[in-house]
Amino acid sequence: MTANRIATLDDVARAAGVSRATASRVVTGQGPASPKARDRVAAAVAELGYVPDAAARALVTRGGTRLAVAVIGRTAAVLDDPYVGRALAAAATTAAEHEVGVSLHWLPLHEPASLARLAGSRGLGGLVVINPTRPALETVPRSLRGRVAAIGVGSRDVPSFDVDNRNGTDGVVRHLVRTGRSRIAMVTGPSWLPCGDRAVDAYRRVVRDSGGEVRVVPGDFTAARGAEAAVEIMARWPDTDAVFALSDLTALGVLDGLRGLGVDVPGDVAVAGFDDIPFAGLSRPALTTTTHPVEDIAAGAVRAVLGSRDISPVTFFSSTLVVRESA
Amino acid sequence: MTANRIATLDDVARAAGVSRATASRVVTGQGPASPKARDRVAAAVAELGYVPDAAARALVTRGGTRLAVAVIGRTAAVLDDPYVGRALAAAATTAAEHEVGVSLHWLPLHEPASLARLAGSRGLGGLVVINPTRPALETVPRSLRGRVAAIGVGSRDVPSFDVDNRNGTDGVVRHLVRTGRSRIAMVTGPSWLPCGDRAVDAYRRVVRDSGGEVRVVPGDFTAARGAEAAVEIMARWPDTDAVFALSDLTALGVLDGLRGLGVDVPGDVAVAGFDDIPFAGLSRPALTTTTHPVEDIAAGAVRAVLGSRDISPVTFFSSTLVVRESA
DNA sequence: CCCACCCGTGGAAGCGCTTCCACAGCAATA
DNA sequence: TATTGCTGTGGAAGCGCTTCCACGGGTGGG
Repeated sequence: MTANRIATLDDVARAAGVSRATASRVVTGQGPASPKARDRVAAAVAELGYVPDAAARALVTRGGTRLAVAVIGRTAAVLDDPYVGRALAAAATTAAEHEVGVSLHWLPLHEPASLARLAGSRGLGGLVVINPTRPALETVPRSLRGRVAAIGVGSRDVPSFDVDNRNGTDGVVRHLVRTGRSRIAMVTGPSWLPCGDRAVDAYRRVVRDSGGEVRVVPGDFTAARGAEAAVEIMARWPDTDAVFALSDLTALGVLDGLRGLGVDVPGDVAVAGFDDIPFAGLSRPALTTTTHPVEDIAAGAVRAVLGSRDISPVTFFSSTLVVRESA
Repeated sequence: MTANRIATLDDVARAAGVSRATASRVVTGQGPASPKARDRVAAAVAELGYVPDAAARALVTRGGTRLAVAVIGRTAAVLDDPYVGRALAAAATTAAEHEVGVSLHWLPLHEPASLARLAGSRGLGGLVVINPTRPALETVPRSLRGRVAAIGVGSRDVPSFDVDNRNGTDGVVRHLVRTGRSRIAMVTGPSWLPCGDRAVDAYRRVVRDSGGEVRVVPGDFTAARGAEAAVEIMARWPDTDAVFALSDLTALGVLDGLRGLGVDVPGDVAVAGFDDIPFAGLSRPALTTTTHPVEDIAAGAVRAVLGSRDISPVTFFSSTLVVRESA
């Protein structure tokens, strides 16, 4: 009981009357130890309230005990979306189940080399990037290759875990067609997020197959942009009878913009979103959308990074259509 | 270039032709170093892509290099609210500005001692608890006292950083009174979150002062509960002409419940929320609410924990009324 | 021209831990 | 009883880093 110092393994060993080596074996559960030694060390640990120092342990075991999670972007588009919070919760929880710590890094959108610094400590068992942009992904240091995964589709080099945009979009647009819409517009995601390309492809295909015209306007996943986009769309193609937005937030904005225009939803124009955020069911009309299994995606990414097997380039999670009032 | 090994300070020193001590001084910026040595070390660092090992550094500097952020609760009430995400973003960003790493811990609501384990590594510079419950806060180990802060009002023992619920509520309820409402009901937060008490107090005071009747029903910060609460309120006090919910999500639910009852908002009943979440402006009618400077709060908490001065028991951040359509 | 002084430097210790290795016991076999 | 084999143990090295301390070589003043 030397002062109020935090107990070290040496203290434990001394209190238990064994060597530090033995104490270490008991504490880690690795290596042989007699029942007697085991008991005495356990007692000493309990009495002293000993907790192993993670830094010291990491130093010698050379890591694997920590997982970095990086979120790219501090803009409203990222912050306003419940998506990131849910992903973080799932990632943290999954990592904890594997007894791995999580370090959080919230990086500005445009700052090359910001991910590079994460490789800093050798204690890093892996890296999971949420909202990955291609430039950001390119700064991931080579030393981490094989231990990196992206939540959302990123670059070719980094394995991605994402909702299947193509199938999801396909489902939504087909639903629109099926319910009699034939002049369907789409609001995409921001151009710096590569994840939208497949969605646009799917939209294009379905629209063309049904003999419709492709009407695409760029979005940025914000509600504000959705409202603008609605006005743009109706000005450019006044006969539009459905709008599909690749984000619920944007779809909600579209709803708002359409309302401002005096357009009836779903009477005149149907609106569909993507993600099924908690508010989707709360808007009037309630938003028709597609689920986004973020928790599963995040958990999958974490498990993949932590696992020992090679990670496949892309893992898609399927989403299901949620039909409410707006379409 | 010995194999693909990660460069250590020794490598840098050797490459720069100086001792490890000198290299360390240059890298950390502490202690004297000649311009020449500085240049050569910097060059070596750049060439080798050297990044200091956090574990090794923490081991010898005895911590302060890492901040733990813990979120309590994995329920929808926590996950659905953009609040937590914003707080995390701000906390991570602020910590990064101080060159401090952040470890994220997302703990189940009821698991005593879960916070205790965080004290594990001595490298811990502090702890910030988001969504603090009293029981959780009680498990914070003594070794961390003085380096802990709660985002949201928690226990008496842990300094709190929160929005000023009292003033905020006061402002909202006064607004309701001012606009002619006299039978005002309130939906509170969950009982396990102590932060709501001051709000209820404020509500009580204003209502009593204006000669009204206190009508309080319990909430849990979810939208679903808001819808239920609306029905409850209208059944119990049919002449209610305003409902104030301590959470926007709940207020949105109230809006929904009222709509189901055929009650006109704001014609028959005014509805006001709390927090000004992104979606608040998107509902119909748009929600009247009060801002919640989460970013400032989180940044304040992080700075306080990281700072050297004593933290005052409670720091309140003021919120401002946002009048939209619903009240 | 010599001494005191100071700046910059390298040697070495040590942070708390794991793990290799050698070795001491003891039981089982010859 | 002498040998083999095993299990459990302690000594010691070393992970990558910071920092104390002693020391060398420049500068300035006497």
